[in-house]
Amino acid sequence: MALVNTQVYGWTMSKRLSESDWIDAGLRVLASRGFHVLKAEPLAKELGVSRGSFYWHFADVEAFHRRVIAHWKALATETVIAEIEDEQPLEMRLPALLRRALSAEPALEIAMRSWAAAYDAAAAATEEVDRRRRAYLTQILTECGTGPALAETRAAILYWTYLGCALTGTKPAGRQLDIVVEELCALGSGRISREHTR
Amino acid sequence: MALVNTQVYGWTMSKRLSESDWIDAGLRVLASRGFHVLKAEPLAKELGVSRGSFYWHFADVEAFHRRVIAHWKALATETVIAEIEDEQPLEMRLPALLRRALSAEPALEIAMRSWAAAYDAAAAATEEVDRRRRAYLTQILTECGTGPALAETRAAILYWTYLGCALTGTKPAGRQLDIVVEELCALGSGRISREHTR
DNA sequence: CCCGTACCATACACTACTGTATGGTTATCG
DNA sequence: CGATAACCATACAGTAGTGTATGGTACGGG
Repeated sequence: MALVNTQVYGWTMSKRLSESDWIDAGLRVLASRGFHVLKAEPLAKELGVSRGSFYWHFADVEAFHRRVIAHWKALATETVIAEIEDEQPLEMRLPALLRRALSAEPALEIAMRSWAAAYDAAAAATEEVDRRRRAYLTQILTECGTGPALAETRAAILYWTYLGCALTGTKPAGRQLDIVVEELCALGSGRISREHTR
Repeated sequence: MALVNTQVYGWTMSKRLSESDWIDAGLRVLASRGFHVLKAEPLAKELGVSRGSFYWHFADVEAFHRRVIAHWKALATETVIAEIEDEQPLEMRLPALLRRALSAEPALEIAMRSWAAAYDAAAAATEEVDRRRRAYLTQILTECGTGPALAETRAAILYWTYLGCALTGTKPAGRQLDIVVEELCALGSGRISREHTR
């Protein structure tokens, strides 16, 4: 029985699937329906093939999971960082990064954290991603002249703010986004007048 | 066959279980092992009884889930808010709340968000809790003299920061906690010198 | 053109749950 | 003390997934 032009997600998917087709589908489904769908049977149904294909490409679901996680780790850090580094002068990097992060689609981030609470390998990945992102934020702040210890604390605060925003499913836009970015840049660059503390 | 002194979690659990025993156990297990354990069979094993007890107290797992979620909603907001309102004078409420929230055990919060990504009823609960907490933060800020629109945005930022911190499993302490609270209070009370913006 | 490799379907035995039915045990109160 | 309500165990049939085995189909290179 030939597999011809199965309708998936509204676009036309033709023929046979490669390993990376499965992994890409894994990330899509992870973002849209959660990690409980990341199994051979429901994924195969989603893709309009049988589990035979799945088990040809992957030894078991665990192996598939590892591949999906590895792919996410790359997406979640280096691509964004490289983009900012290439396109932005030093003093614009913090606002540019915040703006980009805060207005990004949070679905994958949410799904990944959700998975991390239930699956050690995912937890390890998110921890690594957290470290990498915080390190980059710290780097920006120190390059802008903040002392290393304070830079690290402020980077943590900025990163937590991004994460909390993303994980509540919020995507600030327009004026709201402007204000948030401005307040966070003020905090990040230490434009806080400590003398006014009562 | 009598059920005598089954060892659970290291303490001695005796005899028969009430509905709230199951719900409490649900929250404990949710925090320690994740929502995938919130089912009749594994929970019964955890508690050292059979599913007979579970299905005596609850119509099905869905009903049990609803009870657990409702119980969490109360825990996650009103108890903390009431405590702060009772014990703290106006100008100490923001630092007291931040300090308490940031140094609280984040396991339940993490588990609940993880669940929310997979289960609509849990998502509705976290959204409601988010709203309630943000409203309280907004109230504190306005009571301290911030204009309503800005107060709402800053409350959002502060809340996101707390959430991000909790959901990375971080529990700042000591000097680190002091600095974070100080920086966030500065942001919250607007001790930010906007004029220095380049 | 046809053959081997790459890919897919199907059937099978297995596991971990679900919810229901039925009957057994324990606690309590009149 | 005895009856009733509250609680628990067990057995059953059902569902949704796992991984494996085995055979079938599609396609690019010699």
